[in-house]
Amino acid sequence: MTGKNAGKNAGKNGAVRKDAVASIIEDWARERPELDTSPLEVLARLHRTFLRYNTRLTSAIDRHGLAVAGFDVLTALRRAGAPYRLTAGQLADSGLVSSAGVTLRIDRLEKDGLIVRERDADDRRVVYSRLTDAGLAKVDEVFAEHLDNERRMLAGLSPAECRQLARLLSKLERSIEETAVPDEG
Amino acid sequence: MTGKNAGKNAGKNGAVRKDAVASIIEDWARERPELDTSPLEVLARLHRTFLRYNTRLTSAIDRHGLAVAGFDVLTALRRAGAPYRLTAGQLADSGLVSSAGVTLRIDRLEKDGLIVRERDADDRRVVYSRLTDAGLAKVDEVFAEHLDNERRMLAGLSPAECRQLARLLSKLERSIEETAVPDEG
DNA sequence: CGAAGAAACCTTAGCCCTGAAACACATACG
DNA sequence: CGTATGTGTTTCAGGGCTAAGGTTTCTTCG
Repeated sequence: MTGKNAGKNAGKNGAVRKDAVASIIEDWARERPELDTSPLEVLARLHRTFLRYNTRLTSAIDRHGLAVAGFDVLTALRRAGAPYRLTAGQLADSGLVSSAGVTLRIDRLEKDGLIVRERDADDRRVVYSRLTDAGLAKVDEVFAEHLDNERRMLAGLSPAECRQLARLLSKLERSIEETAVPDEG
Repeated sequence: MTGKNAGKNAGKNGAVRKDAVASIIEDWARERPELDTSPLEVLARLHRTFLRYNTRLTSAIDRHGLAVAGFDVLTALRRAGAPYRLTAGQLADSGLVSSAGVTLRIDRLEKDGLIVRERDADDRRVVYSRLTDAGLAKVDEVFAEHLDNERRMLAGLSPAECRQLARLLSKLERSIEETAVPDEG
């Protein structure tokens, strides 16, 4: 279902070639000219770019018999350092996912022997997830390849463009977060 | 707070405050200092920013009794112009989703009376989805509010920053697309 | 014509996510 | 010390997505 490889290098001098979002914006200008659709320039591109990134990511991780959701948990545990242990709540925060989602992710990883659950002795509500030796080996193997895969995806941007894009995305994340309604009312 | 390499983003006006991804990169530098994690500067921020965007988007659309997946189909039909009709294949391409996914989206929208399926008379394999009057009214209502919501999310960025971000995201999408392996690798 | 192959869509099986409610445990307070 | 309330995790119900395979319908060509 991937698009056919259309002609490349149509533009020069860094000119921006028309992309799918530009066409979408043109469509709206024709159909509903009274609307200001400029937010789509950023956010529709964010959406589409993420979908493409996610497709690539999923198939790369999948080759190692992992799902992105599980990989996300394994990397959070790995970068926490020895003894590679976090509570379900910490994992939920770090992955921007609900606590229900974390339970399911952990279920699957435990079934595969990559992590173990351990109850806290002091506060028996708390459940830690800890990397097993197999989980540690797996994440160290897959993460290095993951970085290589990401490097390839960024090949079309210069280092300066990457820095700029990183800065702007960070600012956008903060803007989205700060303009969220805190609660109902 | 080990202040080893942390001084990088201190100090100037418009300085970038440390965000979650910066912490993640510091973690990796401590745990696996031999890896070059610079791709995360861009792509982990892309991932997290999208997740936050998607959460906001979902709750806004949900207030109208719609799912993002369905809204996506409705807008594709709306901006195609009268008679607001596209094939399942066209909808799959436009939404970057599999044809199976489109079938499910269409099922739900048809059940809600927002679209109708129509078989092509000439080629009876083809199934069009067409907006009903209710669907047209719904999408015109929700889309305008959607744009306002997106405008709020972008409030923290200047117009110049938005233009720059749009350009860089477009370039990134193309880079990801072009570096994809055409087939099994 | 009629069978092979291609194309468009649908079905199935499997995994993933969320919000709300349930459950287990901790803590505060009268 | 025992109920009320809060916190951390799990369960449940309801969707959503994909890959792979199935069905129906064209198209091609002997």
